[in-house]
Amino acid sequence: MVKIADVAREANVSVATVSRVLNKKGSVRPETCERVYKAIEKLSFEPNMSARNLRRNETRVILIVAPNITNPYYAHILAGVGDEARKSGYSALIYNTGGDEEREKNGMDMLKKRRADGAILLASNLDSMWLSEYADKYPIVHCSEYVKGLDIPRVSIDNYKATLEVMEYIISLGHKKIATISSSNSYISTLLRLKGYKDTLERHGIKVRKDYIALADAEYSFKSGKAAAFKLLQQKDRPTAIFCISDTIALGAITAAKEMGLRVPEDLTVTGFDDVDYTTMFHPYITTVAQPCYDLGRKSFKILHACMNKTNDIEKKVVLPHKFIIRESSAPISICD
Amino acid sequence: MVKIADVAREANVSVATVSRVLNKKGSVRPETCERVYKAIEKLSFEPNMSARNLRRNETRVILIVAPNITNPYYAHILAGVGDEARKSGYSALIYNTGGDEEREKNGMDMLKKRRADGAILLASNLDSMWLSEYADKYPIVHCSEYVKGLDIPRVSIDNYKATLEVMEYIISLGHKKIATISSSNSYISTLLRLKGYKDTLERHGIKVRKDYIALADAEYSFKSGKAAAFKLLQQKDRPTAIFCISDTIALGAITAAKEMGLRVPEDLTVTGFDDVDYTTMFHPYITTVAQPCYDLGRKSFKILHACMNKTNDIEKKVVLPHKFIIRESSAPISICD
DNA sequence: ATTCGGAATGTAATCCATTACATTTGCTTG
DNA sequence: CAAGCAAATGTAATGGATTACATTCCGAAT
Repeated sequence: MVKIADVAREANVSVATVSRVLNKKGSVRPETCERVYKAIEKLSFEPNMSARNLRRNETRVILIVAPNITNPYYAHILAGVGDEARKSGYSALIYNTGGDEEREKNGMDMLKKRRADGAILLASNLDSMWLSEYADKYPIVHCSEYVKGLDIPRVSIDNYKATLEVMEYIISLGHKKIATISSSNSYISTLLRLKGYKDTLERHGIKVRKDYIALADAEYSFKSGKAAAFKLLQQKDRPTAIFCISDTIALGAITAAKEMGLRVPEDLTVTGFDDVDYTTMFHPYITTVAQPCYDLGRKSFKILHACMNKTNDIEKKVVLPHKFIIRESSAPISICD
Repeated sequence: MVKIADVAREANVSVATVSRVLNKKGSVRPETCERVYKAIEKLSFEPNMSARNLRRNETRVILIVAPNITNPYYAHILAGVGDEARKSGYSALIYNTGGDEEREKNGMDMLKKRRADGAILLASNLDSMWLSEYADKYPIVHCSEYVKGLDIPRVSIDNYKATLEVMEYIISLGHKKIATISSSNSYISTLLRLKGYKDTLERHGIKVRKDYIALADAEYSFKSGKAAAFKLLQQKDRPTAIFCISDTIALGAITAAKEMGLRVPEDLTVTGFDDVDYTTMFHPYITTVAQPCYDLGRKSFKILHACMNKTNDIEKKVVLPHKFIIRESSAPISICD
């Protein structure tokens, strides 16, 4: 293991000088500098990060706590965080929780142990008050989901407003019997989307029916979406439109509808949310709300970076623009209905 | 920052004893042990990893070098590596290369800098001989792709054999005009799948036609798969079956076929590869080769772990079983043809 | 009672880069 | 030419956990 002392000996200078060259701090004569570089090159020296981290009390590593990196939605955010982090010389440690809060806490202990300088949380439950304890001591940023009432910086889209747009659109198509497939998880986005659904119906004088609200599982799985859709569509007074809170669920709904002999969008309008890759991989292309996942990730890192550097003006609430995209899975209610 | 000395003072013992308790090494009287635990609890002490890493000359971090974590195939492997690593007390640093070899090298420098103890490479080009330089010095494992001729442990399926199975099946359906959509990348799997395609045709006395071999882009994008399929299908003497080297490409091919008014599988048989999530999210469900992604990841970590511990009997070539799954996108050649 | 041995605990060196502080070098200026 | 000052470089302390080696303690054996 080549260390700084070896380089110093080789270059005939002191370790301090080598360090100065390494960090471009303090003044060093150009020729000395050159000698040091030569020595570094010759011995192919690479500074030991553990030693540097110990001394500097930082790791240049950030932690990303995600429930499931297999989900393309999270994967895209991850990619954004990772790319932005790399640009600033940071590496990303990924901690997959599988939605388990206990594992989420274990992940956060990485901060205590100084394995990472800060964390980006991708999917905290809206009532995870225990987070405040960590937030007081370490730089933390919420991305996409967040805990209400905690003073932790967050980046997300406006889920409520996006839902209003979708719902207004569905209603403008003439639909009155509008169902929703929500989820059993406790994310703020789930809550806001459900609220947006209910509020729009009420504003239009349409009664919110309990039997028009179905739940998919916490991970928005295709299977559970399909099952929820079956439940909704098998009722005697079946809905003509389903507002799904994720694309995978929408996909499940479309599949369920097809298997029941219903055509989408002719017999049933289905909308999704997030706009993951496969919304346009087959017909009908899904009408959905596109989230700027990659940018959510990038912005989250930028804010975390600011927090870690103790910059003063830290943005506490960043809302990135979404995009409502009308495609093929939605259509005016058919006249024969 | 609470350190080991503070705990020692609080518990009225020396730092050595605290360390012994922490690492369960050496003998400590139970009651002393208890006192130390109490002190740790009281001060809520967490060992500083940088210091520990420096002393132990290890990081308990592994590096995963992936071309694109957004691709569900890689994401599943990642999940497997991550879960298995966590079980052994390791964390996973993810380095996204975007397929850029330069970035792959930068990633590997994490090893030199002691930021990670070992690395799992998910997508090395088959001719990346420069890797041997690293492999000599650091624990490295190849997962899914590998470099021919290098003595680096690897985990993968038998791409050649799997391809033979698919091809034999397609031929058994009566197809003679069989095309393939390969990729412009330089992965060993791409090579083997193409070779499997050609070899099977030849064994059956079917000439390999250049105009039946199309190329998708390096990332197997849906778009490029669709474009390649268009090219194949617009020929006067169009193929009746397409062997695609990835599911995304198969999806593109199916979409292209549909847009041209061809039915799958009645007019065209399409097969995929990998069995990612969305192969059964819509009809026709894709006939494909299922790879045990999660287990490929887990096994890769296990081997890396063995390497890092300098265990003697390290498995150099692990081949995990694949599964050929016949679904809806393939069918006997129609009689009217 | 004395000695021996192992368990229990302590002291101090070590890992390596950074940096405060000290020293030297070299130039400018009166 | 000496003083003064800045630039250049060096010395040694520092960060926190681990661990080789040293010491103390206590019971068993003689």
